[in-house]
Amino acid sequence: MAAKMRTNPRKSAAQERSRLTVKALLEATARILIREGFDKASTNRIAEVAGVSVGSLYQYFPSKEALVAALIDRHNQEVMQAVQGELAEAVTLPMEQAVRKLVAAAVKAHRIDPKLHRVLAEQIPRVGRLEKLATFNRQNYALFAAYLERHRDEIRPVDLGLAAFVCVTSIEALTHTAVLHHKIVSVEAMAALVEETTRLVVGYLTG
Amino acid sequence: MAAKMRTNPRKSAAQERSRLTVKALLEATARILIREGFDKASTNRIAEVAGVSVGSLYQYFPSKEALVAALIDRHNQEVMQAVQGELAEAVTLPMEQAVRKLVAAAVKAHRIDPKLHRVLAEQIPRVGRLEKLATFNRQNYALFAAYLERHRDEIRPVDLGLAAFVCVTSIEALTHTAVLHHKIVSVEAMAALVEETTRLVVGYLTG
Amino acid sequence: MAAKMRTNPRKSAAQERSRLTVKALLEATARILIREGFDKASTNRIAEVAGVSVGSLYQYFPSKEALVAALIDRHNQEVMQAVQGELAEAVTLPMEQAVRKLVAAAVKAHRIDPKLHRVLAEQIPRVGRLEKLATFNRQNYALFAAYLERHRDEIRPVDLGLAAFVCVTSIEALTHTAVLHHKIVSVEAMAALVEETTRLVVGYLTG
Amino acid sequence: MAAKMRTNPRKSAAQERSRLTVKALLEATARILIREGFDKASTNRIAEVAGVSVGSLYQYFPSKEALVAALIDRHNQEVMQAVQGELAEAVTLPMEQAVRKLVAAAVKAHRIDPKLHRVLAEQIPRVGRLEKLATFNRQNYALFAAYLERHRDEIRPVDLGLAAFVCVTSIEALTHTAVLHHKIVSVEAMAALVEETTRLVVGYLTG
DNA sequence: AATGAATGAGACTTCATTCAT
DNA sequence: CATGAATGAAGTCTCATTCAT
Repeated sequence: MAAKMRTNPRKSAAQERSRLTVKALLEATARILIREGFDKASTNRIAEVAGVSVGSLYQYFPSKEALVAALIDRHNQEVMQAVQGELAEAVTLPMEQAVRKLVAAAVKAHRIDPKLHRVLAEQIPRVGRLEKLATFNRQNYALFAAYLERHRDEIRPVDLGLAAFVCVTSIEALTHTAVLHHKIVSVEAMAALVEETTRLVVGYLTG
Repeated sequence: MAAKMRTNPRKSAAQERSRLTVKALLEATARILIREGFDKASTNRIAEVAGVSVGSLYQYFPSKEALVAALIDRHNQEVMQAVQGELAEAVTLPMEQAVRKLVAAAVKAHRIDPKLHRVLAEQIPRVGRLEKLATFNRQNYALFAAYLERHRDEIRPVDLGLAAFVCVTSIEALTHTAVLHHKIVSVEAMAALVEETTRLVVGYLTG
Repeated sequence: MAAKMRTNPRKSAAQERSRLTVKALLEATARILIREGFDKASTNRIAEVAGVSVGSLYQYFPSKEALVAALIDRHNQEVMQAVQGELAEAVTLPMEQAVRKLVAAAVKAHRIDPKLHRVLAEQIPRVGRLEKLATFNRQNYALFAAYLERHRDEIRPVDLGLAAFVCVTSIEALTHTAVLHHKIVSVEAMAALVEETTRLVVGYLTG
Repeated sequence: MAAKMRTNPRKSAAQERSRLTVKALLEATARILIREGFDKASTNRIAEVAGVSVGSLYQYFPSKEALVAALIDRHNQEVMQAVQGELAEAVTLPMEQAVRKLVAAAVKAHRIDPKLHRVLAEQIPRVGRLEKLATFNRQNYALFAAYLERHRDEIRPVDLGLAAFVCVTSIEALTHTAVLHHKIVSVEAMAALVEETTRLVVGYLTG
């Protein structure tokens, strides 16, 4: 009964407040991770930067790891959303254009928030997100293998699974390293990287 | 005077003992890192497993990071030693054979102590070894670029630096991921990976 | 005015709801105390199990201690109510039958909700109920002393206060330990205990 | 080798220091428990009062509970040692004197450090020492039953186990309550209690 | 009155490092 | 040099209680 009497506005108000708190916590975590590193990211510090109490942090995240994991998941989703559309288009393009689009999308993905991306990538093993990452990668292999399947006539005969692994891993490694470690920012450098990577992959597939 | 005369043999004995202690500490660190993870690798535990006192640990390593860094360096050296000979040979080989040898060497490097390799790779950022790794990588790029320079007539015209980055990064990523994450062990699977990687790189270079 | 006229029924309804909430809270507390122990009995958890909000808990009980104290008091009252009638009868019986009735009543008291009884007994010091318990015991001593006074001719000459302490304490200890720690449940074992306790006390008084 | 070289004095010195630290911790715990109660006995406070660091506390006790449990065990041992001699003598005495000695010993046991005894008794359930206490009690029952067995001709026919339970529980309860709750201290009051308790038990046994 | 998000003091515990012996 | 007891800052997390809605 009491439940039924709960007015909608009240409920929304509470939910809104919760949502804001969670958001503030995630953003504070990202901020600290980027600017000061994992070691400085104590739960008290995160709460302080988020402008809430430690208690609130633990109301929403059962542990520090859960918080970082949630941040990883959120960043992953943002990356996905930003990239998915372009990948859908790629399906219908001829080989070279498709690969170029794919590589460009990978670059774009790494450029959404490079510092955060890098710091999170480093924390993945510590936060028990390796398995999730593995799943994510397997999906990527499968998607690319499916693309290859549809374009079999354009490529030389290969083990699609193996080929997908080779291509996806190379693209990921090249864009990741270039953007996050070599901090390539100039438009030309970027374009060159995309071109070379595309050539690498297309050359490999059409052999 | 007499004292001085006995110095040499004594010193050697002491040096020998020191060497053993250092070795025990590094091995204990590796063991714990592999079997129990970074979080369990406290200095007290490491000393215990090494069979020495914490005090002795600090006699030889000024900090925990220094210890892990030393382990990383030692592993790196082992990898180098195991691989260097083969790489030297590669220099004189024609493109495809050279690349194949290089890829095989990379696989070999990752197979020396895969679990340790992986754990160390994950701890590199935490231990402030990123810069050293960067240097290491730059050397690899340079070496490969030098090789390309010598074999310029066998490849299409390219920016050697960029090409070296593309090739080295791809080889490293493919062997690292295959060996450490996909845990490929069968001889055939390994051979297939080497072949595909070789084809990827050679295709890219000779285009 | 009209409002005032509706006051009574409304008030009753409100009072009824209050009573239910209080009851739910006390029962939730008892449940958690029994099943999960004092440490798990946080106010938030109690409120949750009671199906109300923490805020409501503090509407009715100013502190956690007050809540547990109220539970202790309620349990005490239940015990009293269940036993009082029999004790009243005992007053008029001859010594041995009176004592036997008293002992049986004590057993009955401990069997009302043994787990709760035990848990509460253990929490009494923590909740600042020792004084109340002392008062309660003093009353028991006094009641029993009064009984002895009325039956002085049946017993040997004694310090009634001391005798009352000896008898009441022994009866309480024997029934408490037997029921709550040795978990005696069989009818025969119980009967034997009642007989022996009766003999102990009667022998002491008439001895 | 290194172990063998450890000089004795050094070893003892270390051991002595350890022993002192442990002792200081136990005494600090007792002090705080008595003067300020369990709630004030935080590990940091205990360490502070003991004049050592929290770290040292955890070097010797894995948790706060372990510390209190150790204190309980130590107090128990002290009580045992103080009482055992007298009990040994009691075995050869005739019934009444034996029981009187037993009761006196129980009083003595509770008077060793009454406040501590009481506070520890209250913490037994919280610290998971109930089972140990149960074992301890069972031993007492058995010892007393054995005594009864040897003096069977002086007592009426009874179930020795049951009789032992009745006697031991009563003696314990009467001395415990009298000393710790009623804080009887005068010599006469104490003597009276011993006499009455003795009479209670002897009367019961000889019926 | 009811709700439940928020609070924050403070509890427990760990661990890199020091230092007397 | 080795030892290992001692240190104590700092981190994680809990929970009784408050208060805006």
